[in-house]
Amino acid sequence: MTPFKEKVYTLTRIIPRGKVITYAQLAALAGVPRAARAVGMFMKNNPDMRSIPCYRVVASDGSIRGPNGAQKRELLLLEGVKFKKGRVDLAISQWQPDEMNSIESL
DNA sequence: AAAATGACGGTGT
DNA sequence: TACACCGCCATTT
Repeated sequence: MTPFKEKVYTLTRIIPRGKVITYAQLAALAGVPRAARAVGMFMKNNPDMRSIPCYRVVASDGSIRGPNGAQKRELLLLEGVKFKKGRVDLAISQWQPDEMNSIESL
């Protein structure tokens, strides 16, 4: 486990119910603004869906990626996340971490 | 050490 | 909205 990867997972764990975050946003919060793609890999190799809610991580346009996208969508719907034209309505559901939740407080 | 990978993202058509 | 391109990047091979 590298520090970067750990930060990403830690952040993923604190995403509130009913909210989502984008790969790029996650990368930035973890300290590497342009590593969205790498973050995608971390989610793919997610060791445990139960402890790390990777289904709350979506693409920048609100679309759901990954082979298990159907399941992710389902879980999000259960949490009350709003969808618009087949995508997550980021305007409403995107998580905006405040200072208390920022990486600095980890 | 070097090349390949992929659950990205922005841009242009 | 949908697709094709192409640059990016940490991690894996």
